Amino acid sequence: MADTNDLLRLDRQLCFTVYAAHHAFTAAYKAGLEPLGLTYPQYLVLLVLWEQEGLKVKEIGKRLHLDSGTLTPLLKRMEKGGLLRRLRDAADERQVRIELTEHGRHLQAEVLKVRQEIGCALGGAEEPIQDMRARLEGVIEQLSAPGSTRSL
Amino acid sequence: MADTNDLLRLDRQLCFTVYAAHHAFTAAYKAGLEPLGLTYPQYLVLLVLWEQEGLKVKEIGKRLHLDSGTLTPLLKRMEKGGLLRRLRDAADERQVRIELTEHGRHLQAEVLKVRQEIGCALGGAEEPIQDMRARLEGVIEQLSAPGSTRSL
DNA sequence: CACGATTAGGATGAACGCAACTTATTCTTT
DNA sequence: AAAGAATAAGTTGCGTTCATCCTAATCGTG
Repeated sequence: MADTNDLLRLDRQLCFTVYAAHHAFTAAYKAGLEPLGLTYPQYLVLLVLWEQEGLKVKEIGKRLHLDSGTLTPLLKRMEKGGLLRRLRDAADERQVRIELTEHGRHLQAEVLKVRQEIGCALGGAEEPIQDMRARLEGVIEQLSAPGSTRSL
Repeated sequence: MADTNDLLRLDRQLCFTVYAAHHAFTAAYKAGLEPLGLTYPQYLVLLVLWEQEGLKVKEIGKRLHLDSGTLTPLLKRMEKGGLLRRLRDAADERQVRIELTEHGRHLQAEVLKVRQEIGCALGGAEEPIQDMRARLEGVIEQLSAPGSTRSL
């Protein structure tokens, strides 16, 4: 029988396990990223830019679910660190395009090593990892579905 | 064949999906918690204290994976908000015990409603949720295993 | 008892992350 | 062409989160 004590038990909350997993990933990546001068969110920005360079701030924000209030200072720090350049678009001066520097591009090889080591720590098997990832995607979708807004 | 582009693709990273899920949960809870004057980490602290009152700062930190640098200001804000009291332990004055106020205790009923609504948004079925939660626990364990530190 | 080590909590500084607001630019509609 | 709406980025303020350092209290050993 699920009473209040059961329903609110910390060790049964998916939301807390996700929160703890986020901490664990951040900590795990930190060891590899810090020597490269990168934070974890900066690593995510690089993942996006390695896939497609010259994106606008807005487009990066859409992929990472971050707004300009977070991205502007983050990108400025990365620019100061010599990873990328922020270029005001000539055709539409409201927009800022993000280009990687040579340094930013070459970091991909180093980061790949870090990523591989995390993969190994997880057991190396790609299939069960992707299976869980897909399920988590489903949770995100349900949490952000228009219907769930109503139910809140 | 998994080349660099595949391995570093954002939409294949479990770490990013976890990061995105954390955002989604925070946003989903926010709608319900804000009217109660709570943030999401404050909600987590209450979950801990509803299970066992009078815990020391250190003990709360152990359960939530947070250190004193995070908890001290967070608990002070909650004290200011009338949710709890911080009491220096008489027997060992290094320690601070956290007691809930009446208000903090009575919030449990309100929070339970919020938690139920999130549960409904996820489909309501408890079993597959707990299954995924258990798998994520496994990931956390592997990420924080002593062996993985070596491999990083 | 005294000295050093350990422990708990607090203070500070840097980096996210979000909400709310501002500014500059572009688009729309008349 | 001009007024107003919409859009992109930036700014500010608050709350977390961590690393690092600091202080006070307690413990352990001689």
